[in-house]
Amino acid sequence: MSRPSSQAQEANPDALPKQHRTYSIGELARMFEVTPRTIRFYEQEGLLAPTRQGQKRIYREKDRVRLKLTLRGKRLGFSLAEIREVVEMYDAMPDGNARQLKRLLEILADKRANLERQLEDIRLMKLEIDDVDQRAREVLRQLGDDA
Amino acid sequence: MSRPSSQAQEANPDALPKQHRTYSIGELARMFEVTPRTIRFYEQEGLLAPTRQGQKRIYREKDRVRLKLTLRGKRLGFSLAEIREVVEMYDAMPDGNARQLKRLLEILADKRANLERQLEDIRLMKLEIDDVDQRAREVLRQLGDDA
DNA sequence: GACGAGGTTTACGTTAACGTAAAGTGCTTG
DNA sequence: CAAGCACTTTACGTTAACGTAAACCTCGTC
Repeated sequence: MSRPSSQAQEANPDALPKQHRTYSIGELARMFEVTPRTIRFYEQEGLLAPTRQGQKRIYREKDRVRLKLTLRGKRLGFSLAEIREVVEMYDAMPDGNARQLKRLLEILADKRANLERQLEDIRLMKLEIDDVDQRAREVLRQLGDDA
Repeated sequence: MSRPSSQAQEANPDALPKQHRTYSIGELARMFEVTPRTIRFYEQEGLLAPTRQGQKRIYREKDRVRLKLTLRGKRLGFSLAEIREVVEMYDAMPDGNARQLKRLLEILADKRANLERQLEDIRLMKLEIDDVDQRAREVLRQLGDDA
């Protein structure tokens, strides 16, 4: 248990400013339950751009957030290409020209519409799941009351 | 505008009992904006089971509903395998044994949890879209007031 | 009876999103 | 210094969900 002033980080993640923390690829992989391969692949696809220390990738808060958003997008069925489209424009925003910005607004409106449809889909699917559930329980009841 | 008593169906879909209507593969394809290939593929994957008239596929209401549900599931990111799992159990329900029914209830609970997570994901993603949208509009404003 | 519009089967091609394996680099620890 | 661990690159493999093409049937119609 000797740790005078070494840089052992992973033990207590909340112990430091959190804003200037860095992560290794393995750390991130464990945090989000994906493989390092997946993270490297996302980089190759232009969704992440970690810096290097020698040849090792160094991830900052910004990268972690991006990964989080990417995975969220994936869970909602967006393709990596779609996600990248937004991410790239977001990055280019500060000095983006008006055309690009308007295009970005279009994309955002599009995504929003998409989300609305998903909300409706979820609502409908819940109703049907309820229905199937009901029927299943009824059949179970008639098979004997030890449900 | 001659239509004495012929069987011209597609023109006015709501004109007949609707319950005993049948559909060709092309009709369904147009209704849902998919290709016939997709519909055949779903059959091959055990998601549809149309009857035949000669060698042509005949789809009934039941099949149409299934296709609708399948596509909805897809929009929510479920794989065809997952969708089939529910569909098959639903079909086997009337005479399904207790183990199967309980398994079905498990799957349903699982799907429900999945939907809940998606709801949360959508909520969060909407917030971020709003955020990006805001920023984009601000930058646009500063570039000149002709947004 | 040629033909065009729909349908059919068979089969190979394609894309996205990684998995997996091989071979090498660099630290630190017994 | 050998071993082990975490990381790296390169490259080929895999799966799901269709697309696409070819070659055939079967109507109603001109």
